[in-house]
Amino acid sequence: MTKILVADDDPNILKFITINLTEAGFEVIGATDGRDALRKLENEVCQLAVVDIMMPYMDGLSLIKEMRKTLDIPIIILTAKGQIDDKEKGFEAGTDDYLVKPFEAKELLFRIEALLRRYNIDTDKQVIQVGDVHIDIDRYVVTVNKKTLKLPLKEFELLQALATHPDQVFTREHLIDSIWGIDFEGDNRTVDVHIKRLRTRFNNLTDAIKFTTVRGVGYTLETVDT
Amino acid sequence: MTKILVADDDPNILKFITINLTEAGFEVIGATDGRDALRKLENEVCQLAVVDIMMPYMDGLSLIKEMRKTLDIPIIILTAKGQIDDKEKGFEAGTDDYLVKPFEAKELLFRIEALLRRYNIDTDKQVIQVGDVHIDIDRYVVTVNKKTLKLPLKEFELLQALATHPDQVFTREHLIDSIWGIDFEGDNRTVDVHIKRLRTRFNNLTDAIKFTTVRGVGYTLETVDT
DNA sequence: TTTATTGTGAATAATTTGGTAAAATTGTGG
DNA sequence: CCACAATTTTACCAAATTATTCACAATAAA
Repeated sequence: MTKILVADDDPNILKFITINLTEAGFEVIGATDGRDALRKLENEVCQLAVVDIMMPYMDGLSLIKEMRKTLDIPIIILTAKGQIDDKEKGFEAGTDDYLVKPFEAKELLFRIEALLRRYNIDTDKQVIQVGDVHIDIDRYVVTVNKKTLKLPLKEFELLQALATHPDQVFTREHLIDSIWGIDFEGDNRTVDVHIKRLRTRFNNLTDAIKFTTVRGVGYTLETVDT
Repeated sequence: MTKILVADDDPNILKFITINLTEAGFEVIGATDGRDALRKLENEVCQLAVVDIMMPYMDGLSLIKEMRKTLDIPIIILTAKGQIDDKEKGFEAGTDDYLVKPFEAKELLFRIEALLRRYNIDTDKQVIQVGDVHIDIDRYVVTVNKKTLKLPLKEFELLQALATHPDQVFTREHLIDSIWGIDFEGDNRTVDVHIKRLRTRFNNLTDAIKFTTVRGVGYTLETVDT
C-alpha cells in the first residue's frame, strides 16, 4: 500500500484529497500544518507528499526544506495562482511537481502516478479486474484477453464507474452526475447511447461481463460466473 | 441502526425524505435549519447527513463548515440546479456528494448507500432474506436456491415491501401508498394483479414463502417453517 | 482537412403496467 | 348444506412507459 502524506490547513481540501486518493487506492496520512506533518513523518514511512504552500505555524516551503534534510520522496506542491514569485521559483524547481489551485482530482492523481513511476515506486497499479477484463485507470486502457482496447473517454469513464462496483445498479442520474457533472443539462438517453457503444465494443471480445439493463432503474455491469 | 441527519427548512421535503429513509430502514434525525441541526447533532451520533443548501438562520454551507470542525461523516448537499457558483465550488468539493432538486427518493437512497459503502460504514445488510429467498436491493435481483430471478420493477418493489416485514399483513392501500405513491389514482385491484404475478413466478421455485391473502384486509408474505 | 468522439432527436422495439370482466373462491345466514 | 353476496383470482388487452438503435450534427483531435 502506497502511503501519501497530505499537508493542508484547509480541512475541506484535505478531505477532498483524502477521499480521492483513498478511492484511488492510496493510504493517506493527513496533516494540518507543517509541524504536524513532520511529526507524522516520524512515525509513518510515506512514499510521496502533497504539500500546501500556505499553512500556519510552519509553511509549506519550510516544511519541504525540513523534509529534504532527511527524506527523499517526491513532493507535490499545492499553490494558488500567482502565489509563487520569482524568488521562490528556484525552490519550486527543487520540488518535483506543483499544482495550481483549484485543481481537479483527476489531475492530482495523474501527477502522483507520474511521479511514482518516475521514482520507480511500485504503486499498486490501479487496475480494476472484472472477469477477464482489466481496466487500467492510469493508462486509460482496457485489456480483454490480453488484447488492448482503446476506449473513448466517456465510454471509459462509464465503464470505470460501473466496474467499480460490479453487479450493482446505477441510475442514469447517478452516472451522469459522476461522469458528466452536476451541471450537465443533457438528456438521460446519453447514457443509453454510451452503454450501447460499450456493448458493441465488448460484443465479440468476452463473455465475462455484460452490460445489463435494469428496466426502470438503470444499468449494471454484470459479471458472468464461469 | 444507521442514523441520518436531514436538514431542510421545507417541511414537505423534510417529510418526504424522512418517510423514505425510514422505510429504507434508517433512523432519521430531522432539523429545520442549521442551528437546529447543530443542536441535534450534539445529542445524536449520526453516520451521515443530508443538508439543504438554502436554509434560514444558518444556511447549509455554514452548517457544513461547522460540522466539519468536529464531525467526520459523509454529507450530501441538496441544491437547486445552477445554485452552486464558482466561489462555492471549492466548498462543494469538500463535501461528499450532492443532489440536484428535484430528485427522486430512489436516487437519494442510492447516493446514501454509495457513500456509506465508501466510508465503510456497515449499512444494514442490503439483502433481505426470507427462507431461501434473497432479495438483493443493490442489484435489484432476487435469488431463490442460487437461481437468480429478475423481476419487473413494480413486482420487485412489492416483494420488497412485503418481505421487509414477513408475516405481517399489509392493506392494499398501504402497499399502494408506499410503492405507487399517494398520488396514485388507480384501482386497488392493481395490487392483486401484481400479487398474482409474483405467485406465478415463485410458483415452482420455492416452498419457503407464500403470498397469502387475508380476506377483507390485504396480503402477507408468509414464511413456511421447514 | 480528415477522422474520431460526443450528444441529440426521432423512429422503432420491447416490456411493463393497469384496467376489465368473467370465473373462482370464500364466508355468511338461512 | 345451499344460495347468495362479497371478495379475490385470473387471463387478456390496450396503453403507457422505457429502452434501443440509428443517423446526423457539432465539436474536438489528429
